[in-house]
Amino acid sequence: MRESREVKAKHRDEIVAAASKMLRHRGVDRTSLVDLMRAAGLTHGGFYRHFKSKDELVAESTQNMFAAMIARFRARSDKENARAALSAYVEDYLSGRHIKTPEEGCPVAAYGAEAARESRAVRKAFAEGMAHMLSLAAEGMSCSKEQRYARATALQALMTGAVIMARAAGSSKLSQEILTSARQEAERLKLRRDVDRCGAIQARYA
Amino acid sequence: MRESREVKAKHRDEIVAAASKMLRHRGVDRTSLVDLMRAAGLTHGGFYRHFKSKDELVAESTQNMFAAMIARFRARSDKENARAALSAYVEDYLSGRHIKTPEEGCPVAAYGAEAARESRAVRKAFAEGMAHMLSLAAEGMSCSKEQRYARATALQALMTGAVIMARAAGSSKLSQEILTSARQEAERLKLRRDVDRCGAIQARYA
DNA sequence: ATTATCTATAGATCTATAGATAATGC
DNA sequence: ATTATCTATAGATCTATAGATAATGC
Repeated sequence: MRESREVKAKHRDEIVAAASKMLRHRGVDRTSLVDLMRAAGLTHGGFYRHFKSKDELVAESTQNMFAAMIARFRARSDKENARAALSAYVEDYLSGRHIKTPEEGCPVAAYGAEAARESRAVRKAFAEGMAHMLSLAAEGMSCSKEQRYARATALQALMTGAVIMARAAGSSKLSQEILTSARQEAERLKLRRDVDRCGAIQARYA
Repeated sequence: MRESREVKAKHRDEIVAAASKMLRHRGVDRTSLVDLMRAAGLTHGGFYRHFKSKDELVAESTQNMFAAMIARFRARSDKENARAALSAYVEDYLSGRHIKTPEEGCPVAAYGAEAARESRAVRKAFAEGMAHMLSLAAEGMSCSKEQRYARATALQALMTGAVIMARAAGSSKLSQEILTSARQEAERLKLRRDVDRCGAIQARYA
């Protein structure tokens, strides 16, 4: 039964929404179009009226996930200040909830390594999404302006690595230790003012 | 044509060696047993005389990769000292070479996120491998003894996240920036003595 | 007339098994 | 006699396409 253009557009959004969850939950290769379309409440035959290929869907869904992350970050930056927004982001990222529910979390931690083997379009979505997130995170850093972006990048790498390691470790003691260590170090990275502050202070007083 | 037991054992090692490369290069799902056995110079039919399942091979290959990483680290720790070995490890990990040749690199960065969706046996191989690597890395840290393991964990997370992000970003400018930032921060993390040293120095002199 | 969705399926995978073959190992 | 490897294939996927159907949109 044919649906209106309006409904078609809604269906397209629903496919992207379902893909955004399924890709993070199962990874790219284990997300089948049959399962995906069923999750979106449709049958698989209609897929290609919406997307040229599975790859196109993966690229668009990836953009969608980053857009959601960015919107969430922005919403908090406006209400509170940039530092508080970054703190909330770090807390969420290194939470037990993030480890347990990848389908609602960061796409880089969920299938970033897989993405490196995907098409140029998918890698572009990742590169642009990550660059945007890093710019936002940089605004909340407490160090000198020139160092902000680099520090935010290191902070993000620390968090992404910790989540992947914690997930790979299963629900072992190690998984908890990884999160705890990452939280400690993230706090320092986020708050520490400048590179050689220790050295500078020592030099001044010595 | 049947081969001797000795040759069979050699073939098994060759299958694990081929899998260790292919799993890191293509990921678990894109490593097919047909391709794998061909890479090992055999046909696919014989696979199940060596392994009970693909999953068993993945678990064993993962152990093999960690064993190789650990042996490499150990070899350097003995010749030089623990600190120099850690420095060399960090330099290798955050090198352009590691980004370009995942098949020779760290299994966590290559398919750690995928591993979280694999069997208990695979996750166990990861958990044990990571724990062992972290213990070794801890020995080379310059901070207080109680903080070593936690710091080494954060350092490893930073590096793993950076490699995954750099690979996902393709060969863009961002990829280089990620590595540079991670190198800077890794150096600080590795060398910095203790948590509150800045605070302690300030307090002492203020 | 056009087209959004459906059912059905082509063609290409993939893991795992069956049975044949030819050499080892007792 | 046992068994390591081979060829062949079963059975279950997966992406993508074809053609039917029934509603929209002109």
